[in-house]
Amino acid sequence: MPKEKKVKLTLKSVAGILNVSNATVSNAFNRPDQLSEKKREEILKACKELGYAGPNQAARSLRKGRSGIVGLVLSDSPKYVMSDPVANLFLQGVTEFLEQKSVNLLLISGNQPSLKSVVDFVDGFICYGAPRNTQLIEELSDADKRVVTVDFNIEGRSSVNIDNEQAAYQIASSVIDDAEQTTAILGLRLIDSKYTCRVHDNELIGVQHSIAHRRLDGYLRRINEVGGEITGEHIWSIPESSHLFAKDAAREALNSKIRPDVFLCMSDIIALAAMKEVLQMGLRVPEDIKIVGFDGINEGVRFHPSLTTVEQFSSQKGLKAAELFFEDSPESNITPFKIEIRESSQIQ
Amino acid sequence: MPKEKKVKLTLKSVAGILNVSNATVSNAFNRPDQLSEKKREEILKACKELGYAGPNQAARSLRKGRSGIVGLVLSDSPKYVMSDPVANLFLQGVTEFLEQKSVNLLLISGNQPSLKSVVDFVDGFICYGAPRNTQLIEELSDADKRVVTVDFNIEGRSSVNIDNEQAAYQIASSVIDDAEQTTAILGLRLIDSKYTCRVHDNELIGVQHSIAHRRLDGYLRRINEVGGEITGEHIWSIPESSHLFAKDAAREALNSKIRPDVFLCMSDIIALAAMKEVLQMGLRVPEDIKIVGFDGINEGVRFHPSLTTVEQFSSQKGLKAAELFFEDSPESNITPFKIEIRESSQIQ
DNA sequence: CTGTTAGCGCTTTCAT
DNA sequence: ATGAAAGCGCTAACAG
Repeated sequence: MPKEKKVKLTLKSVAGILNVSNATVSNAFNRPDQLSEKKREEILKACKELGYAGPNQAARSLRKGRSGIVGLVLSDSPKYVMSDPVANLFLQGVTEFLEQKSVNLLLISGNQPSLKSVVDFVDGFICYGAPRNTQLIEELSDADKRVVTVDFNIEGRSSVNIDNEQAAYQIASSVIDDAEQTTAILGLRLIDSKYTCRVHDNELIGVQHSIAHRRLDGYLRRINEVGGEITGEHIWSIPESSHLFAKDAAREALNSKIRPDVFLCMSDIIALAAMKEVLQMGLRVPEDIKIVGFDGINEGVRFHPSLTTVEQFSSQKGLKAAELFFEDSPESNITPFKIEIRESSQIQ
Repeated sequence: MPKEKKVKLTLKSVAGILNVSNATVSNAFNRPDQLSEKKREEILKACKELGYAGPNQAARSLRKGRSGIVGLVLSDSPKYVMSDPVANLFLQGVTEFLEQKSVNLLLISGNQPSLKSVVDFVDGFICYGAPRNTQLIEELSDADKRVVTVDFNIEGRSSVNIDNEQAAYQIASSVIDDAEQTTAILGLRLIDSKYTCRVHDNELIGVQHSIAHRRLDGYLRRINEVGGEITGEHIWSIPESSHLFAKDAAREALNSKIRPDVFLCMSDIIALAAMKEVLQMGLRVPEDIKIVGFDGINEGVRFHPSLTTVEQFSSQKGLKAAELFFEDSPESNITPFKIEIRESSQIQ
């Protein structure tokens, strides 16, 4: 009867049974060079028979200070992030790289009150987007661990970004060439509101951490360049990239006394929501209104009319972030983007 | 200068500095009832000033045997699973529940060679779909941890399933009512092949663990019921739920001497891929060929013609799985499904 | 209510 | 090449 699990199997107990010291068993598993090939085989075989699968990883990690787990800090709740196609692609990139490194991923909500509950379990963090709870940024900044940020920066840490200002400038340039055009900007979390609203003269939030403001800068640069004008009345702040919130903004814009003829949208989700509103009102895209998005999600290609956008190769960003995680010294990486001109902005 | 981090901050060192025993510091953080309110406040305040954020969680977990982390074992690589809309919804459900419980999720690939590297870090496992590496099933079965399986079963463990046989029977019943109909079944991993191929007379795999075989049973029950016939020549095995593999099967089926007029598909992804092939060949759905899927993904609603399918409420399954994880005794849960009749099967 | 102490299971010098 | 022993940082039982 091999079902004789009286004593708990630990390195020590196993060593006792085999009549060797625990260091020897440990070495058999971790440092083949420290003992004879023969003895090692013997021990490993005996362990297998006993049903001892190897050193307890939690204890080992306590001792060595490394766990083989990396924490992925999300900008928001995992539920929300997973449902977002762009974030999803990013995650795919990260996991692809990590799986190949045999490293596991611990998901961490950006709403979590603190990283304390997880920090001791992980070898470091990859952080996708500035976490909603900004206290986490402090913790990340102070932590004595490896950190890679994506779509925002922390001084002295590795980061992965696209050039948001330049991308926004270029996509805006593809639809704006005339001071007389009326532009509406459907922005993402430009001000600290839980609801969709116009920016007016309100204070912009988190300017230092925010890709949204870099994109806004790019849009405005183009508008200024052609001698156009835009005020806070034509800039909306949408609290999250969702159809629901976006359509409110689009509707407000479309019902303005001076109807916009260009929509610059800070995500494809927003752009598609806006497009639906426009079409539903019986207006034509791009003849009446030109619409451009940001991100490059698949749905934008399939939609009719297809969506002009900034393709930002999210899964590449994920790959890169994971790669930087294993780099020895901090490095700021700028990943490429590509302007995709499609039907929503181009009159045939 | 508060930047005097000479000594490493641990429970012990902090206790030393504060001139109390380490048990007292530990109690201040973990068991408020064990010391006076006043002393507790004092200690907590002093810790904050010192920059000691609280007990090391890794050490604590080693000692207590609980970490506040649950492992999510995926059926396949995280990359693949994330890209699947059904799995994605499931993950959303799981994470929603866990976040509210302040528990973190560790992602574990179903291709991983063993759970050994993670088992000591987690309080247990939720397992979504039979992992591709079947050795993991053994480990899950033997592990001295809480386990919840989804879409498959392990004896003595909690599980969440829909009634696949019944769902398949019902959806088949909605399109099959005549012995003369020619049915093609586009199945998911029915045999152990890396490529799309007909089942012929080959041995079916993993019958005991597989939802695919339960669905097949349901389809066949209906076909028999109306006096119809089907052989392995009209049953395909597709290695994963992807457009790429699915279209091969659809094409083979459509080019058969006797062209099917019903496609029973084991996922919506497969069904949509098949539908595209059918339409591309100039055939009409549902007039020439009726197509039904399985899962209930959003794309199926938006597609034209919209897809008849089994809605299986994936995110509810995720919620339920997470809920069962915290239950004291094992429980087999059968979650509801709903047959959604849409355009792809119904002649107006 | 507070302090002492023995581990949780392991790795790693340092001797032998 | 192998063994003894000191801790990684913490918690819980026990004694005071």
